[in-house]
Amino acid sequence: METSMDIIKNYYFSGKNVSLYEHQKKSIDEIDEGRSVLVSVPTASGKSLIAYYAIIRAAKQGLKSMYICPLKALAREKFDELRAIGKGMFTVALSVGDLDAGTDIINRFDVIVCTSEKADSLMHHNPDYFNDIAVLVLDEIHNIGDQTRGPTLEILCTTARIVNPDIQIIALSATLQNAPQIGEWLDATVVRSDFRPVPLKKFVIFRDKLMDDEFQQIDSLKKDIYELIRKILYDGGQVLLFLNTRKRAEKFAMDISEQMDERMFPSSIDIISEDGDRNAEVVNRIAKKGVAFHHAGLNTRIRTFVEENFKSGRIKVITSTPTLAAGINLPARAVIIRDLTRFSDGYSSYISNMEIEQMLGRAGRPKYDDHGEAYIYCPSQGAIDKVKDLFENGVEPVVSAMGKEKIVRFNTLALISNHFCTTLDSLYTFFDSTLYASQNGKGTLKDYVDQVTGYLENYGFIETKGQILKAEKLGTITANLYIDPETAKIIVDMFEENEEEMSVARILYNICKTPDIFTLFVNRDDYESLSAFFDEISESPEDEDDMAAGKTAMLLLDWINEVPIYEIEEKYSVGSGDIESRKSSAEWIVMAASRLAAEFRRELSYPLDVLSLRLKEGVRDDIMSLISIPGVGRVRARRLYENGFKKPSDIAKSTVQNIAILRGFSKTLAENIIKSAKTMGDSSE
DNA sequence: ATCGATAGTCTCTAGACAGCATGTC
DNA sequence: CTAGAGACTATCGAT
Repeated sequence: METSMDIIKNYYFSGKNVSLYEHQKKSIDEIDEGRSVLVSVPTASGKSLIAYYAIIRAAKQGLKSMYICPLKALAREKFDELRAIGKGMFTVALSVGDLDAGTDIINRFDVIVCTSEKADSLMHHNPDYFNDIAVLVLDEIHNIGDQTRGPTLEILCTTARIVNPDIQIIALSATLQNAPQIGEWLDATVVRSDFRPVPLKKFVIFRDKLMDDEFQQIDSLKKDIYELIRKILYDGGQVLLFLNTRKRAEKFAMDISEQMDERMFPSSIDIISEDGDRNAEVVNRIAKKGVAFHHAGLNTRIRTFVEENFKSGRIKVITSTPTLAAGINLPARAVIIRDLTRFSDGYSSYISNMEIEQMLGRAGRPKYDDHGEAYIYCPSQGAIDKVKDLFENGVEPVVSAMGKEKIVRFNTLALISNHFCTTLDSLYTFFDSTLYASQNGKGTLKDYVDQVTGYLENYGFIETKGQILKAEKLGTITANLYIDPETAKIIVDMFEENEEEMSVARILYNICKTPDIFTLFVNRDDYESLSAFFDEISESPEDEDDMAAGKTAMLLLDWINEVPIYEIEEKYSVGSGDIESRKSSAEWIVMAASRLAAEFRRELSYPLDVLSLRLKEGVRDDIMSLISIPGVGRVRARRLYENGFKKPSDIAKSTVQNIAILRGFSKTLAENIIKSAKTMGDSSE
């Protein structure tokens, strides 16, 4: 019979009897003993293999696994790999927010790959699902210390182990300073190693000097890092250059592309369609010279384009904001860290050693490079001190970020709503099992629990009957929608307003004031149009947050009024990626508002549904029925409408010729559209 | 009066997770 | 708190 190990070897090594690394062997031994493991090793040293082994082992016994990733893109990557490995042996499902997976997914598949929020959301409905899961993989578990999203992972681990004490946890991490502490909390055997399959050489650049990792000068760099980049490229390597702002990423990419010798690179790179997208235009231009930039202002399509062409070697240099540091696996021969500081919350500070390590971990392509090179640029003595600290002390300990009222509030409501905790005491006990309590002592979250239960009761999320805490309707809906209680409160407060006061603009403004919407940065140039907007909705902004919410609402309003993307980009100085992310979160919150309205202000539920759909598609409501035809987006729908095709039935009755003469419609497209239109009614959904 | 060099001052700043589906015209 | 680049403006002197 084929063993789990055979399967792994077949997949990774084409069946060859290659020996595993020590940390892999040790982890697999522990897994075979049924133990949980915490694997703390550098990037790209074969962590996934360990998790896959545990999953295959479980599958062979007919047991289910869940694989949790911090990012959707990573989940997709793991999903593809697991599906390939599991072919004919076990079924794999991908479950992330924008995919319609259904809550019974755990019953239907052997392996679920998901994000931590998705797993958490499932838990908001029913935490008992962990009883059906034998192996729980927590990828990149060092993220448990992340200020905003770490606690999700922490709650997940805590709940999973209470529900199912036998669950086997496979926690994979970058190098952890306090691995024993985290391991003890997880009751997992710690496997540590500093081994890197591709060795890493570290360098420091300071005042035209290139120094080794002991700060001894080994060369000089008269032309700054351009000279360095050229050298690496002529040597056949690729470069990832990390910067701290988008503007700088773009500027460096352009400057580098101007210095590139076109003869060095084949011009075989495919072009992406531009559609007036400013970023796409620039990327097309410089990608021909083997250079590109990467940041969250790029939409998914352009980002993928850059990533894929870098992987295939057609793009030689990417200048990037932190998007690529923790994202998909995209190694390069050389990594250059140009900026060690980052601005946030009103001041600038050095980024953590952990984050620097993440970027350094991108250096060296397994199987292609015999070593990786990392260059850290220091503009000041302060930066040198920072690097010295990194080299001497390594990464900071991972510390729980649970100790914040907002986070305890969100999770407390979920715990009450899903009946996991029904009394104050059970809440105390639950929070005493968190990493936070294991690091700060039992009872340290008690005050927060008292505060937030008070809040939740005050605003009608929960009720207390004697000792028993029970979620009210508002609380259950809020927890199931996975929105912040504060968000629900803002929405429900909005329901108090009169109908005539409630314009779409006002609704969007309120939505953008919720903590679940990530607002835009307000510039000086925005003041004028912002004050006009606030006049229009008869509001006066009280602080910068209000201004930011106003600006974001304005963008969304333009989006649903069919303002072309390039105009929105220009007007708000954003990229199409920013529009993409804002509209999808607004769509989600407005949908949530509709669900709340169904309970608390029924007549608003339908208009909010419509608004949510408009946000999804970026259209006015007169073409909503056209938009549901495959191949018809906001632009084509408007053109059809202007030419007299106001409903799908108008199209169904028409001929290919009549539609194909419109701009943007080929003959094939017209045929398909007519075919689809015939199968659908005229309802807007 | 106009231009321009220079120094001083102001402005700006990364990322990315989640859900629902009766409902009106 | 642990920033630094680039745009903008004031100032003053040369022509």
